[in-house]
Amino acid sequence: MEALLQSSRPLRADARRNREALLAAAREAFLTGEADAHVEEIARRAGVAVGTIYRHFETREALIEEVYRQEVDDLCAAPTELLNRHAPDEALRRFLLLLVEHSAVSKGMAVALESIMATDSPVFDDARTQMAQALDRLLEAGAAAGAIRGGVSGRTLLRALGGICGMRATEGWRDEAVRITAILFDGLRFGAQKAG
Amino acid sequence: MEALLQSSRPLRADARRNREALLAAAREAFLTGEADAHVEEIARRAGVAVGTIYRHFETREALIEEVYRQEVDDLCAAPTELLNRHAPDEALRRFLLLLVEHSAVSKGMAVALESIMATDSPVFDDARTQMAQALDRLLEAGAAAGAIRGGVSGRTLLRALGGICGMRATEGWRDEAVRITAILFDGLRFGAQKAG
Amino acid sequence: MEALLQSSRPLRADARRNREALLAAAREAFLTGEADAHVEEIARRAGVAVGTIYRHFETREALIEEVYRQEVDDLCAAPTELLNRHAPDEALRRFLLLLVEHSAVSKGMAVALESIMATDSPVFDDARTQMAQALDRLLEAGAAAGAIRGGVSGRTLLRALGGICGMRATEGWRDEAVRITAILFDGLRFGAQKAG
Amino acid sequence: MEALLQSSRPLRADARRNREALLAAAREAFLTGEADAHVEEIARRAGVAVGTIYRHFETREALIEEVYRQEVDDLCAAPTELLNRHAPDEALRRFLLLLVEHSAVSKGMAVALESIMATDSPVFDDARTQMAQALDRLLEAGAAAGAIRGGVSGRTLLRALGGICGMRATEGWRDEAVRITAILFDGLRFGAQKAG
DNA sequence: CATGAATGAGGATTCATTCAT
DNA sequence: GATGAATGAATCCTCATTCAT
Repeated sequence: MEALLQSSRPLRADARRNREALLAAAREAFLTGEADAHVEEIARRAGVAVGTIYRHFETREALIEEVYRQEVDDLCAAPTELLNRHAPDEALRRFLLLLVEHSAVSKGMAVALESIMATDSPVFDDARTQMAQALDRLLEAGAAAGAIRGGVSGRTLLRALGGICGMRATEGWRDEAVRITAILFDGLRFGAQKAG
Repeated sequence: MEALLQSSRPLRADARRNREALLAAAREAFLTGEADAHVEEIARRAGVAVGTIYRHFETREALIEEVYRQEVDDLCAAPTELLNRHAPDEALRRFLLLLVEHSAVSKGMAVALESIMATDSPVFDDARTQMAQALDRLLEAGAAAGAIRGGVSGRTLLRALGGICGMRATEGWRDEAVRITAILFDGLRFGAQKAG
Repeated sequence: MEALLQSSRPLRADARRNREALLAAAREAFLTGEADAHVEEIARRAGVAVGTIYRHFETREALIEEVYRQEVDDLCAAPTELLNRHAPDEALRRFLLLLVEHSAVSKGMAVALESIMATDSPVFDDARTQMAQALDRLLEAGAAAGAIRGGVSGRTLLRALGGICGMRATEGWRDEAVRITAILFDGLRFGAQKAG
Repeated sequence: MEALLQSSRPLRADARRNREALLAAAREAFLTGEADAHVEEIARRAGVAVGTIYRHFETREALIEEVYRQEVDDLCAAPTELLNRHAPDEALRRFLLLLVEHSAVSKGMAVALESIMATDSPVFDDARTQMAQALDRLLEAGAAAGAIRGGVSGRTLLRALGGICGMRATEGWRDEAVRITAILFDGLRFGAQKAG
């Protein structure tokens, strides 16, 4: 009934191992394309039984959510870094490409981005908010510097990116994704130029 | 096994009424957010029994497909019209806005666009192809006129639009959708200016 | 609710035609191997609608029963004829072979014989009784003439024949069926010789 | 999807109990005459939920097949034994009677034999092949010893036996079945005498 | 009389979740 | 803590039969 309280006390070594194995297996399962992988399948891949999933995660959805949250955590470290090293518009450009490249490398990431960005599922609320805030930071910095058109929210941009990053199935995907991302970026600069 | 031969002879009045009611109910069901509405539920909404669904549509998926096909048919009449009345780039701009406005008015259309554009589900293959071709026509005309950047396929643009049009849940959606669509359009023109 | 009272008054010409067409279609459907052909399918083959089936036959089973009864009627004319022309044992031998040959020629007949003989389904009660009586007549005549072992009922022999005649699917069926029928017949004579 | 790996490790005690209960319930269900007993019904009889059937058996048909396979396994141990103790023709005679007696004792066995022998259903392919081979062994041994007429396949004989063993519904079944089995056997010997 | 659209009670199967071992 | 067997609601689809047109 009550799933493991992660904060209360540190997990025993084997329990932690199981938790990690489950997350890895779930990531793997989604990466293989089965965003609707069954719990039995995920448990099997992790080398545990289904019961163990329910010891670590409230429900199947909670497991999925955690997988996606971790992916997003990794990505959302980037903007701060990029803003330290580059001009705001360049930082934005690089972040957009980063998302595309990650999607190109990892189908799991692509599915994650699509799910997070292009849906309203409450399962991904946290991840979505985090991503939107990361983009907001970049957009606002760019707008403040007069390099990027203002008036576009991270959430909105996210939508478009979700559509783009979800494309991975089609032939020649990567190039097209890079191209349309560049178009979006040009559009964002174009507006600023007009305004300025 | 083989459902209703639509071509053989016109449906009886009551049969047509039921068919329309089913399509309306299905549209309604998807509109209410249940893209995975159950056949029983759709039948109930249409005021018929499940068997009637299967008299009119091969499978549940065939019904869904038909709903989406109708929405798309309506939209895809537009490009030809627009190209007759406007310069290619203006026709493209108007078509992009048309998609957004339709999504603003009809949640069903928004869901349809998202499903058609942002997935690879074979269920929507026909609808997707039709939409991609509509955009291709506009993009090619624009590129031929030197007003639009070349090298972007309708399919790719569709992806981004799918993400955008699916946004309807959030507050202030319409304005943001119009804005980012404008950004995309600007990006497409921007490239052409560069090239030219 | 009440199906056509066949005796009350003669059918209109077109009604009779429909009834015949339905029986022919049903025979054809079973002959094609689908002993479980659906009513829609049978109606389609007969060039009528399902409603017409229910005007002529109480239920689907009643239609099947009638088909089988007709097949059996044809066969059961034979014993009388054979007993007029041949010695009782020869008449029996010929009748057994007649069943096999009919099954070889008509898959419908084979299915009919199997259904009638090798099951206890009340649907075929009448047909079964008729066949059993036909065999009884031959067996009794043979036993009375001292040429055939007594103590075997037509119903029992029918069972074995049903199994044999149902074999038509396998390769080289006809020869094996003829052979084992001959064995059965030899067994019936063999017993008589022993007894005599 | 893949049911229970029987080989991997022995079932837990309760699981084995359920598996046995399911097989017993299925046997019972068929015995009651419902060869088409529903999964819900079988589950109910076994005191489990439907899901448990699908944990143990791939499909409904797989369960049926297993029931029949077990019956056949029991029977097919006999021929080897009989050939060790008796002359080939006597072994054959006893095996034929064994089938009849088993059918007399167990309606389940009778139905099993009828299903296996008198149909071509792929569900019973394995069982049928096994039975046919058992008979082939006896027939060939008998033919080699000059005691039994050659040229009859086990498969063919099986058909006739299926018809006979399926008869259990009628009054005085057992005696008639024994008698006609004897006739078949006499026929098989009769041929050999002729040939020799 | 004929049509064929509609009915709706099944029936097989799936899978997230629970809980006895 | 872990196991994995059991649960059972949910879901799609079939098809004999009825009845409005």
